[in-house]
Amino acid sequence: MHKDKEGIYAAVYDVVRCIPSGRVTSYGAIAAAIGAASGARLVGYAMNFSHNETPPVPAHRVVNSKGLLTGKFHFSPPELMAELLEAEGINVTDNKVQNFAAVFWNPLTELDINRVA
DNA sequence: CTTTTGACTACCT
DNA sequence: GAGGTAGCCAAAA
Repeated sequence: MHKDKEGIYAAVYDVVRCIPSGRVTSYGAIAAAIGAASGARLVGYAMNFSHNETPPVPAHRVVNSKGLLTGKFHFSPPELMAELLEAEGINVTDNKVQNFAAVFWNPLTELDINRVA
């Protein structure tokens, strides 16, 4: 279901869309979930195209490893990302996700990609 | 086929 | 503690 011939992009979109409401994840975590652990930048690059993808992916739920809204400037209104996150129930202050560890959603663990038999 | 870029991450200064 | 550089992979030009 992941890493289809479509490319890593489809895999990224798939994982991001699997992020439950009120949760956030890091690019590196997604990259690791799709098998491109070293390609965290690829995830971000894929997110750049996510605005035109269907169904649209909740890119606002994707932050960097520090919980910082690095890509907020790529949204139509940069503040939209924080607005959406707060709408999800996540506290965002100073472009940073508060209580990041609590709202962090690990695709490797929650989504159980490894499929441990 | 070579070069550039990109919403990252980690290490080093 | 903060800032800068290097490394990483993948896709578009």
